[in-house]
Amino acid sequence: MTKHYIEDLSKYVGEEVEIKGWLYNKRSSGKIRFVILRDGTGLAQCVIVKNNVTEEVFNSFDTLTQESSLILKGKVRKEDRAPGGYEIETTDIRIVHIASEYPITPKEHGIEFLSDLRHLWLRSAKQHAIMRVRHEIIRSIREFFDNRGFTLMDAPIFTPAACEGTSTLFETEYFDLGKAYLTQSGQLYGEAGAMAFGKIYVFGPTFRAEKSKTRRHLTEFWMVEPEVAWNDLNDNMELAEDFLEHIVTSVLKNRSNELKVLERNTEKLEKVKKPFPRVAYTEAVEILKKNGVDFQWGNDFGGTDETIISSQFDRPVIVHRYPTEVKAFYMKRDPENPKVALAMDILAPEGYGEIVGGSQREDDYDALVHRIKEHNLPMEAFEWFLDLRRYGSVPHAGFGLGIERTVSWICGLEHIRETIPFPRMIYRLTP
RNA sequence: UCCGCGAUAGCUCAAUGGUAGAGCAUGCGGCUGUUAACCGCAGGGUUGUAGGUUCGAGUCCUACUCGCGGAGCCA
Repeated sequence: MTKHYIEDLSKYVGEEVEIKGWLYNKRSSGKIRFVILRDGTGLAQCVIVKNNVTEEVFNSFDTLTQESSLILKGKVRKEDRAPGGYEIETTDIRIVHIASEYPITPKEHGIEFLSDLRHLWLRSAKQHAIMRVRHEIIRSIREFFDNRGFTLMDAPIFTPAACEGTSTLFETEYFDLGKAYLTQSGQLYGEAGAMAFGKIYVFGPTFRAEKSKTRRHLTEFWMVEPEVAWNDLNDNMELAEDFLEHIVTSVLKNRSNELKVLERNTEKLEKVKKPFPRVAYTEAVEILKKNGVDFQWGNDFGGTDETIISSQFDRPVIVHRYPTEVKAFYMKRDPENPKVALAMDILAPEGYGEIVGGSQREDDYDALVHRIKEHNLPMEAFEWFLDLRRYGSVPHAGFGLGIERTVSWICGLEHIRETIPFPRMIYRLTP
């Protein structure tokens, strides 16, 4: 027998199907009863009419508790009164397991309660929709790079030193070799990859031990980081533009049902088409001043600053050429103005903040050595990295995209903790 | 680390310093088109912890613990 899934119900109108799933909710009106069945692909309303089934099947309804697992057989029909437009007229129910009293009831719950029950919360419709959008985002990211001849190159998670020297790192003992740190970016390794393969992308988890406690922060989050040999800042911005447009287009095309569940305003996502507006840091500072912010040239933008800048535009905005001081040591200075780096960030619309950070890299040996010293970084740890400038150095550029912030923006969520199956935050390590 | 808010039934929340309640969930009963169904009945409490003020504290005061939001830092 072919396997039937709820997301395919429209293909089976008039046919008998067998759905294996869990009871999401149930309602009764005496001799007609409704089971909302969940199978991982969607929800289906199954109607049980007393005269159409055996007494045993009809009465089994009474024993079913929320999240009990069962195998249900019935005939599919179009039914406007059913959520989703299709309904299963039940002919048989086989109970697999009667669930204990399920803690997540179909009413409101607090965030602490739900977070403690994250392993069960993932079954809820909204969380289910978010995870499916997350998957589509990741799928479309791989598709984008794979179709353009990029090689996937995984970077290590244990690293010997800070890669940017700014953020706080998680530290762990590493046998007889002293301390190891959990990576905060795969970028330096990505640069080695770009020199070997030309075009690569690193895709993996990254870790920040910052004591940030906001709706935009996790201690463990995923980043995708393309790095391309021979690309300059402009090439980098164009790549990022194409990339974001591809992701948003894919979600709109393949996950429209999920966006509907999330009540996402898709009109705003439809506008995410290149070219994106590009403003130099110095122009962005002017925008802030015009909006009454007392902002000093040379500082980095805060969350509220980013929101003001991005609210001027109807699509993601690229801010480029930041002051050298606020950016990482490996970013190349602008030959036309050494006060700024050839860096670029992309700010998502609707106040979702920085989702992309990137730059053209410093490819000159002497300049890079100088920057490492300037930042007080341990030179020994970067000897291998300097080799990339000793043996056939070329201009190159890349960027990093934070997956969870992207999911948060595309889904229109209040908090980043719902964008990853099991969030890790400063005060949460479980479940 | 700093600033602000909060903790009462399994869950979400009420309760002038004076008898701790409601909705949901659970159990029992009713209903042939329900949409977080609805209607009736029932069980369910060391009011976060430790002190203090008071004739009397869920309520006022102090400390602590935990949680939430934000700042800084960052993707």
